[in-house]
Amino acid sequence: MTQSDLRIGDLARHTGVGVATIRYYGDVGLLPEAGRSEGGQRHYRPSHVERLMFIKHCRELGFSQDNVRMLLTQADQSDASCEDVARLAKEHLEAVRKKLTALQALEMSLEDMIHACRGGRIQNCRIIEALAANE
Amino acid sequence: MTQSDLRIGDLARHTGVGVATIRYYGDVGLLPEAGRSEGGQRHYRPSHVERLMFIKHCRELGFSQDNVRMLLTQADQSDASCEDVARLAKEHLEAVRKKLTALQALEMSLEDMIHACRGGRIQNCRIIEALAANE
DNA sequence: ACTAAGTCCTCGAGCTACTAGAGCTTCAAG
DNA sequence: CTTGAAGCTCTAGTAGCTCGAGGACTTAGT
Repeated sequence: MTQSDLRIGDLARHTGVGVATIRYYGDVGLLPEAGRSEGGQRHYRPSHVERLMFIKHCRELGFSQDNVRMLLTQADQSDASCEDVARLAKEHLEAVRKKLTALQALEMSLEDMIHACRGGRIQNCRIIEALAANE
Repeated sequence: MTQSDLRIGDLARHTGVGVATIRYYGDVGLLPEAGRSEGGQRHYRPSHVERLMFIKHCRELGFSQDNVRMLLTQADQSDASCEDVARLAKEHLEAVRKKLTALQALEMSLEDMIHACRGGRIQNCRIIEALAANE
């Protein structure tokens, strides 16, 4: 309970991560458990801020919770090789690229469908036709 | 129970939609409930095949269940205007494009990170640094 | 010391769209 | 009549939070 300790709301404001989410990260073990006041309220140390920011960045980049867990473990082993980290990042990039490709195909299909529609009644609607098509 | 009726496994094979998923679509009201044999097994009419294919196409295009529901309702009103359908499709396309943009940004960030990494130890790893950065 | 506002606590449920499994019944072929 | 495939229901699990109920704590002001 030093002066620099933060209550959960303060931590939320400092990091931009929601209060409920912070508690959730504690529950699932991403963020180390905070100390507690006599009344049971959490108080966080500056190290928690760092760690939470790290987690936030990872999530913003789309890493799964499991991957974040691994990245955190790695980050703590300062003289381990960064091989694993690089591999994880590359695998994730690959996954992102796959999603991109899929989404682009999807975009085109939608464009085609919408383009074909000239308005009018459902019975002549090209969009509905396209969706109903047997192939 | 006409001859053309299908059991759930047949329907699954015909449409490429899993058995469990078909039952699920029945439960949530996307697919009308099937008739039952005396023993309680579902038997589907040809109209179910059509409907299920429609649903499948919608899902492949990324429409949410709620949107599929609306599209199905619309598809049944053959002389309604297809305005709503077109609007739904356009909104969905917009959403897809937003996701694409976000994913592309993400792809670039990951590329940058990975590119910056020259191997070595965690304490010098650019990837970890990037993830830990306070901004 | 008392009060009121604001913040925090736990626990449980809900979201999307399925998917998997246990334990049991029905169906169709031989 | 037996056997094996396929069907049935019901429950729970997935990812990653998010929300709400009902209550406890903290702190500033009086």
